[in-house]
Amino acid sequence: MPDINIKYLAKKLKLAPSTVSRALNDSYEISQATKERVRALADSLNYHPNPYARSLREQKSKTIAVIIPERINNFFGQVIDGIEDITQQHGYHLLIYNTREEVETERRIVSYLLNGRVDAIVMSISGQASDIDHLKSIHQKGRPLIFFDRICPEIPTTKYITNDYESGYNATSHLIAKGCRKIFFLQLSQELSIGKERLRGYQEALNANGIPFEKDWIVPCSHSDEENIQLLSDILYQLDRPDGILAAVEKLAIATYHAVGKTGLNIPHDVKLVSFSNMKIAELLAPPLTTISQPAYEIGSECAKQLMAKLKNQKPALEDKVITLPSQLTIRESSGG
Amino acid sequence: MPDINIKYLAKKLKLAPSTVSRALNDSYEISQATKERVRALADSLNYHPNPYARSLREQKSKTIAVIIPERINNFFGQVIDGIEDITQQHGYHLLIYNTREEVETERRIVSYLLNGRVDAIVMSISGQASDIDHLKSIHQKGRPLIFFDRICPEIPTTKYITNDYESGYNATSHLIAKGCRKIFFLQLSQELSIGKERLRGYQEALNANGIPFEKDWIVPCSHSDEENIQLLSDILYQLDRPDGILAAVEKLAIATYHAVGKTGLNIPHDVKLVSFSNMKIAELLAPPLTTISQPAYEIGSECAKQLMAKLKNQKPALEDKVITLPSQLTIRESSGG
DNA sequence: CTGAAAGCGCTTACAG
DNA sequence: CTGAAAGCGCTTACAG
Repeated sequence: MPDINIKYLAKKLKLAPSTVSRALNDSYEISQATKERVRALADSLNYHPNPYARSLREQKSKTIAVIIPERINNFFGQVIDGIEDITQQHGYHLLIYNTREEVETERRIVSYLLNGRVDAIVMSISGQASDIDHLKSIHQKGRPLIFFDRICPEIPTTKYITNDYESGYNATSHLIAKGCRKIFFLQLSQELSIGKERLRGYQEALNANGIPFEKDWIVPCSHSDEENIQLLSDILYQLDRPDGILAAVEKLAIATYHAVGKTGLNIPHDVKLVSFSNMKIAELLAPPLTTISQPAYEIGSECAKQLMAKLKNQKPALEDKVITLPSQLTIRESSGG
Repeated sequence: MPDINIKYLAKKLKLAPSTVSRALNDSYEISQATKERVRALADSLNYHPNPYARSLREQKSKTIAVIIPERINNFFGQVIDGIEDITQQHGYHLLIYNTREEVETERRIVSYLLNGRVDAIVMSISGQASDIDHLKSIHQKGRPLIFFDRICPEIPTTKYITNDYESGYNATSHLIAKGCRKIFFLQLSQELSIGKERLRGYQEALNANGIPFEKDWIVPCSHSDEENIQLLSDILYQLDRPDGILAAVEKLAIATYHAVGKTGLNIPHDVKLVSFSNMKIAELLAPPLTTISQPAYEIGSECAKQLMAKLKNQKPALEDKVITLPSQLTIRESSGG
């Protein structure tokens, strides 16, 4: 069986390729009768147009890149589900990349995308991303770029975030209300803007409650679970160990459970724990985890809606604005119920 | 700034486009001096070749589709990480699709991929997939197709699975050894071949232990967590409730925890639980969950290695063979420790 | 070692 | 309503 293309269909139908193309695209210029003949043959031969020929010709690919720093993570999975639900309705495809929190990987991925491979990029930056020239270059090339959650404030485009300052503040206030006085803030090392807002909320809450903040209450963790568990159990073995922990990232809460287990301490009796987390099974943990969960699916679908609307324009331009969606604090036993 | 392409570079350098192309592709035909001139200009202008022009011309896209039935699922996330780690080394891109267990969605996605959009497809079929014509058409078109975990036995191609029969057998034997006599098997409704092997192992183990199998011990669940929790709590409220549960899918174990919680029963005292699951935090649940975990990352990376090797050939053909990797039973408290 | 030409499979102004 | 032609940005046989 020869490969089927428009030329082949045209020959079979004794029509010009241009007519076939227009018929398939339901052009108003083509008679109903011709359209039907063309479609009938195309269907019977199971013809599908070559997407790359079309992309090349139309200078758009109907493809969007999604770049995330971690794949095994409920938050990012839910965001992508939200994106996909919208984009698939518009016939868009999703190229998904995991940077594994490595800025070098992020840079490499971005370099693949500067050349028209995708019509837009939706991303959450890696925890290492201090040098952002590669991100600027996307924007300079005029390629639509939306950030979510871990945003790059320096680049003037649309960003979707959650109310991190407020969430950090409320979570910390909650721990204080439960009697904590020595509250450790766990974050990924070198985390960027988003981590900073959570941290700022935390510090403000300490301040508002008259608790003097100490520098080493901020614990920069690594991307290795083993290292984090070791680090945290070392901290918990200390005499002046924390009585409360706020984890800025889900994986650090999990490391805390493991570390607490190792040291023989008890959550919430010895140390109370709150974490930013989109785990669905937070309530099944021993003990159930108090979480700040982000509206991940909505973030994804809102991003995608915005993008779909913009991409209809000839020259899609994303406004420089920040859209904030609210997270939710769900109090469970890990913080004293 | 004009769009930069080979023609533009050629004009600037007073060379032919063909020479520029060859220089950029490091062709042996081009002098070192010319290569350096070309690369210098390309780099300085931040030139990246148009992937769609290249795809069209070379009739290959350096893109692979991965189709999964569920995104918020540790197993599939780990498989994709495994695939990505290999494919990115070879410069391949990943188009990822979630069928949400819907065969209609699966069919639609497959129809997008029949036209050269991807060089190969790696997939785990949806739980509803009884009609497989759309899958056959991929294979008939000669497009390389690899199945993993949830395979389609009727299609002669390479498949990666785990030792599901054995795992089902061992898990059931373990429950029996722990004193269970009325063991329910939870599966997604209409689940295909893979579920069948797990089921077969389960039934064989009952048989080998002289436990008469009853038909309604097989519980077909839905894709709705709420419905499943309701169904399971109804079952657990019965007088002749099960004393052991084997969940073929992670989400059904989670539904079981919720249902047990609702009914006021206790795991493992009243009912013992084992589940196929790749949750990293199985040991942090209350109580810790006995799991059969699959080597997900390896499945992904092995699939991808196979594919990368095959795609180097002009006419890549995947042998009809099944590769079985071993799962691991990890006994924890939920099954009596 | 370099260049001119053809062609991958589409779409769309232009012509009739 | 239909067709001939050009062109999207590449690569590669063919020529020299």
